[in-house]
Amino acid sequence: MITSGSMTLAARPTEATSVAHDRVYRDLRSRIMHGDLPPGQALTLRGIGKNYGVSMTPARESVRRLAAEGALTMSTSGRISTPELSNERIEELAALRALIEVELASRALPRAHMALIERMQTINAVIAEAVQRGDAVSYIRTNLEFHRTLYLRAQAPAMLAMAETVWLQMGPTMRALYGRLRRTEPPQFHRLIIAALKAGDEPGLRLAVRSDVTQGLRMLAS
Amino acid sequence: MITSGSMTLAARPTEATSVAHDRVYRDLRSRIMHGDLPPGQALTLRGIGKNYGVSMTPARESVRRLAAEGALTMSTSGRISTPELSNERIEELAALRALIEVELASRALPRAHMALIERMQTINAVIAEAVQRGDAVSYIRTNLEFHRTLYLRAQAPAMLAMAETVWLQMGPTMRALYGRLRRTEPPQFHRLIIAALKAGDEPGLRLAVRSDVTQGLRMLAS
DNA sequence: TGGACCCACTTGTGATCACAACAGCCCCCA
DNA sequence: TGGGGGCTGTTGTGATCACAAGTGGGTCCA
Repeated sequence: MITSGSMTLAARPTEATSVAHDRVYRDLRSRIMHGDLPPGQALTLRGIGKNYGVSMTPARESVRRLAAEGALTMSTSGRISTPELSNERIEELAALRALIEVELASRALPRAHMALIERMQTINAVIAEAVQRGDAVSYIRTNLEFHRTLYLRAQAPAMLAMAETVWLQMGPTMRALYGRLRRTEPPQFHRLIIAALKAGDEPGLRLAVRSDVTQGLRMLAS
Repeated sequence: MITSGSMTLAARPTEATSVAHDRVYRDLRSRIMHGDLPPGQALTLRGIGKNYGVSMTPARESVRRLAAEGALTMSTSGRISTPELSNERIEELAALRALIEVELASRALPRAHMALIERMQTINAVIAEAVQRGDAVSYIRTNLEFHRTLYLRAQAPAMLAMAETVWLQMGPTMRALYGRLRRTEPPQFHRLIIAALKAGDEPGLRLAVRSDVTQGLRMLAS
């Protein structure tokens, strides 16, 4: 059983849906995306229901929805668990991140004003703190917030949704990767992204984003 | 009730799941992707259940899963319908198709042997027949089969799944578009795709695929 | 001591029911 | 004749139950 913690995900104004299955879905999704759960973690409908104080029905709908997004896998007998990704799958998802996020960054560039860049610098400082604390969950969450802050400016909701789906699938594995490679410094390419944004340098931005989303992969391969 | 047709989707050995919600899901998904349902078509859980001879529970799970993939939308009060896409959304989805499918085609190119190209030519002939009959559903289905046949060679299941998710979201709208623009000849860019495959011309292939997936859009804009 | 079998329990699936909310429709009155 | 209010039927939500299938462990025999 995982402690729900103070999830304070930035800027989600419309929160109170009050619909049970949606509340369960959102919380589980956030936990999975941010690496709260390790790869291969088993879950049960009755367990989820008891955790959220609901019956099996909303738990089942949440799980079904998350499974459709690739955030959970279901064995042939229906057992639920977080995915354990093969190396090929990880590489493919990283390639997808590169494809989609480079495009999102490129579309966001003309709209990236100074206030946005400053916000990204602030987030980057929070990432540095998380790295120093060795806090994997906080690092992953803040890192994704850095990217999402930029991509929201692209005004491309379908593309952003695709990118988030990839993040969701990689969540548990990202946590495991983080624990393995033991970062000691904040991501270097974030500086390049910010510099390219300030300079209005589109090719440089594309390269920086591509490098950033595939950097962890190179460390894994070694 | 729509005839399942001879989908002969290459290599789907494990078909009979016999699980009710999965059977409903697959049939609904196929119908939506291939344009059997117009945009804005309303659906009800009890109606779906009656159609497939099941209770509301499997119907609800199928709908929830399809909604998660963007194949269905749910109003704030929970009403279910196929999506009605804005022009901006259509353009965005076409851009996503271009991004992902160009990459898939590029990855498939080194593995595209003559047998595959011949199969694609056969499919292309079927497309021509569907166009002459003015059969929108058959045209959409065969056209997607043409693309999927190529992309399966890319050995990139996550990317292919993303591409299919986009197809799914565009399904109902594709049907409406087809009815509006009244094709009289088979897609010209399919020839270019096949020619580029034969020549091993990677830049040419990328351009042909990009042109093919965005051609309908240009007609819409006029 | 090692392995195979068996049983009990856990777990997902599907059906059914009660309920609240919304939609559409009709009627009535100005 | 037009618009507002109320009502009925429809629809999604969540809980509960019966059931089948698979898992895991414990026991018994060789």
